[in-house]
Amino acid sequence: MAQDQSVILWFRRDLRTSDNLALLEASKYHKVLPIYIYNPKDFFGGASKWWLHKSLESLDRTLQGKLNVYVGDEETIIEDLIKKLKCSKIFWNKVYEPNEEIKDQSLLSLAQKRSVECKSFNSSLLWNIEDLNKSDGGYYKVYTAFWNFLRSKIGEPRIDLDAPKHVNYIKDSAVAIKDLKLLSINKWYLKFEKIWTPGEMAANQMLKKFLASRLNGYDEKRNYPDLDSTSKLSSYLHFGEISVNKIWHVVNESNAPKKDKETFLKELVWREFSYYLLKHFPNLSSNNYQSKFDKFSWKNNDVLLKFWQKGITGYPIIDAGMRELWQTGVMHNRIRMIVASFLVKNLLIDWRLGAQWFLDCLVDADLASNSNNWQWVAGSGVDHAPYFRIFNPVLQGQKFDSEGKYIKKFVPELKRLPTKYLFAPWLAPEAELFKAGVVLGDTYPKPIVDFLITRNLALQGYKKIS
DNA sequence: TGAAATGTTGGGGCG
DNA sequence: ACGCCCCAACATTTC
Repeated sequence: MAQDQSVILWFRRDLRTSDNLALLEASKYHKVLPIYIYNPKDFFGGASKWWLHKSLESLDRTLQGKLNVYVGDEETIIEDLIKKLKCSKIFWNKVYEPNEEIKDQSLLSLAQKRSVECKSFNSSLLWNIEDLNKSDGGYYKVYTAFWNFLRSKIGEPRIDLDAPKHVNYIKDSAVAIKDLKLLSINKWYLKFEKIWTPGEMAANQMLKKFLASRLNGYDEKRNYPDLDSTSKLSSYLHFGEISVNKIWHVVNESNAPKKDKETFLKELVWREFSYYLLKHFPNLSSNNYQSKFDKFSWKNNDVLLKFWQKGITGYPIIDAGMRELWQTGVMHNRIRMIVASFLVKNLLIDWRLGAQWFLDCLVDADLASNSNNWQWVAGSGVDHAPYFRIFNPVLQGQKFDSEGKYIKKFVPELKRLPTKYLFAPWLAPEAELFKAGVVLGDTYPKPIVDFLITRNLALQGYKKIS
């Protein structure tokens, strides 16, 4: 059974031991060299780097300190390892992103040159997205059709597997995790440490908590940002600290109401759909899917962009969202839609600038989901929101944060303002503002743009390109 | 996974 | 009692 040879297990976006197909394959061999390679040429946002740092530390503990970490170019490092340790096989789980697939290709040709066997697996998506074509050979461009196809024609996702019991990990002279310099010097990340615990064990605990207390009523409650009703699994999923197949099956088998389960499973499939679209349109992060949007004349304005990024737009629900992002590394899903709509359709700023900011600030920054969702909001995407769907930040606040709890949490300078005026402070009577200690333009900004005017500008702009 | 503009209806105030 | 007007409240259409 076990053969006396070293195999390389290349950890990538699969920082876990359970349901890790590459690890299961590697565990059939006598000596396993587990490696992680940090390539500074890859784009990583500041928040993601912090998460990755913590996640690698966690994985290293799980592997009893045997995780080998390197910095640099993957092909060079692996070639050196093959020579140095006489490895005969390399196993990894695929990362379904264009840049990462290029690495696979170069590794495959290196392996051929060196007569090393390579095996790669899918441990990050529910299905093999290569196989999900329409009967006419094309690919699905409408989410609902994709979902219906999966539910009617494709079976349940594969059952998740346990971690192998005994693996003989070996240690090479690699660098220390802190030498990857993933943590920013200004310690911006410190605030995350009180909120998040990256790693496989924490991921499983989060899933348990979600099942125990948040899945019930998920369908309705997930819309309200002050309710703590979302799964909070996105970062764990991004880094592969938990298996999406495992999440699927435990949710499916739980005794929560069917509606709640289905709504959540649909969210997992949105993630799947994003990867699927990225596969078919590798420029999803940089190019408009609808090329007519190439002609849209964005009014990219650095000052307005800064106000948006800092959460000082004068629209409380927007500012609360942007500050939540900065302080916690995540933003409630509904608020993401509202702030994105505002950037694109009221500030008339290119969605790519918003997407970039999100990638930098989100601990769950994910190229596929982020790009797909931004294009969805902008209207340039595949199964996109209609261009005329423009969120009114005042109405959205009243509807989904009716008591103003979310706004007051992240925009504390407004916390004494009566709820009635909280969503549009510029309409509050002077006396009320005074009582609440709010001085518009001083303690809290006046709106940086007029919603109705900019809404109409956006509509005109969209009309021009359609 | 909107919102605003426009259209329609029906009850109540009022001459 | 009747018609007229006003305007919520709701429905439809338009962006």
